[in-house]
Amino acid sequence: MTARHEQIAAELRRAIHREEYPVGAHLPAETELATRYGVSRGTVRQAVAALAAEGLIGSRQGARRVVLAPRRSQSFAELRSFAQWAQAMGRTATGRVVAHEYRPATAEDAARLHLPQGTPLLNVLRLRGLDGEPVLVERTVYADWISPAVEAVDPDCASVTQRLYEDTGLVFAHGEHVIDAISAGARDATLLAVRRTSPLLRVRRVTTTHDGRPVEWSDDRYRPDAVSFTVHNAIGHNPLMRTPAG
Amino acid sequence: MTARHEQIAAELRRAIHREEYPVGAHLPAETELATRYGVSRGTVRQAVAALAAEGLIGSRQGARRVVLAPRRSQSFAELRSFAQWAQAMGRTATGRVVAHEYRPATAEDAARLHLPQGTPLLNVLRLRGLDGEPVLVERTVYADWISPAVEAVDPDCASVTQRLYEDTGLVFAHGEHVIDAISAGARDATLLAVRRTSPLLRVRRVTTTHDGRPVEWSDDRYRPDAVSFTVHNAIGHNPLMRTPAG
DNA sequence: AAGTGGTCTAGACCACGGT
DNA sequence: CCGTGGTCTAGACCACTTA
Repeated sequence: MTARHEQIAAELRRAIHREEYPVGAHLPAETELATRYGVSRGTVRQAVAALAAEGLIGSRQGARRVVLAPRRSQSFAELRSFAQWAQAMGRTATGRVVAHEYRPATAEDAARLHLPQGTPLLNVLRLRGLDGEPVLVERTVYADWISPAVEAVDPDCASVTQRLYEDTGLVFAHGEHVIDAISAGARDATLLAVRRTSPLLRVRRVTTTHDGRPVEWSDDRYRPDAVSFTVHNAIGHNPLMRTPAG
Repeated sequence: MTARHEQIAAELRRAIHREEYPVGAHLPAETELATRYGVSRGTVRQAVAALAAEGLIGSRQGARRVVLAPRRSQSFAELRSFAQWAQAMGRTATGRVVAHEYRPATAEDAARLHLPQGTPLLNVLRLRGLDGEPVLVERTVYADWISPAVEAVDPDCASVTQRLYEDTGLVFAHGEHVIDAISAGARDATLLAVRRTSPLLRVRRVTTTHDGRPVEWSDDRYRPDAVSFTVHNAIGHNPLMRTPAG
């Protein structure tokens, strides 16, 4: 059962990608779309709001909506696991556990996972790749209440997120990401097959359940020649924030 | 004249920051908020949708909305206006033009600005800082139709965006950003006072008007110890990508 | 079973943009 | 001026969560 406004959004998206509405062209008026699809104006507005949030179209009061880009790129609009993202890009995600061990929670672990300092926590170092080529080193710390389920996952499993969902029903609902850059350390360099001190794109993230309970936090380091992030923003609608360090 | 749904969003935002609704707590039901503010349910939904987009609250069908974070998100912070962002964070933005010259449009310039290759374009190299400390090297190429106005701007002007708006009425309405990491070159290193080859956070962006016409594009390199980016995202209840293939 | 959010309708008025 | 998108209302039904 798909909502009507989603069907309409999908149809408009396809039409834009098909260049039926080329870049710079106007979309039909809301009332026009409403009669065309046999729905009320409110439903049409739900649909076009989704496209606007994706940066596909722009709008101003009084003027027709304008097609901005026929993009297919993966943005941060939706939270997705590495495996899901790779699949959406038509690539194959791989992954293997390089090391895993229990360590007492550091002050940082405790703060990010809302757990008492010193709690034994599962630390996992994973190397992940696209079509066999290594692109990402992932250092993840799991909350104590989920680590048994994580340990039960095959070390070569391509999508831990999906595995955990199937096994335990756990949903990764929210993600908070901090993006910066860092020099490759010795281990990063070896695993990613780059020179030491070469620049890596780092994402430190905390993932939580629907009710905001932290599940894991991770330090992810990407080869910047293999992966980048794209964000679209508009006046009054800005999903990305720049934050000063310290 | 502020829309009622924005007033309500602002009130709820303040209440969350005041920890009237602490992290993990439930927000009142939509109908409850509707009667409290004397508006219809639709208006309440517009308000809470804004908070959800900011990552302040989460929601699922059937369950009350949950407070996720008391973050003080400067949601009006403009990614493309360094000066406005700095001001919102309570910092002082500085900027000076290091070099500027006209160069024929490269293939990349032509593609990004939708202009013919070879067109003489204004290239500007700016060094920008926070509270006097250099944090960002900006290499901007302007579309030919705006460069006269850019040349008229004071080289030490802190906010070019605002200046251009005042002078010409030009609105930077949309931005498309690609984020990765890169080694500091000799010039970057000198200007930012870091070692050569040290990692920098790079943002390549294209800024457009309301109707999608490109105004400028820029290669911005940040000191990662001074500036990072944060993104909050959620698993959308709009299964846009969840539509079955075919 | 009751409560809640998600979806949808069929109206209405206003502010703004373009002609 | 007319057409457009932005805002708002007062209903309705359904899917889901929770107790």
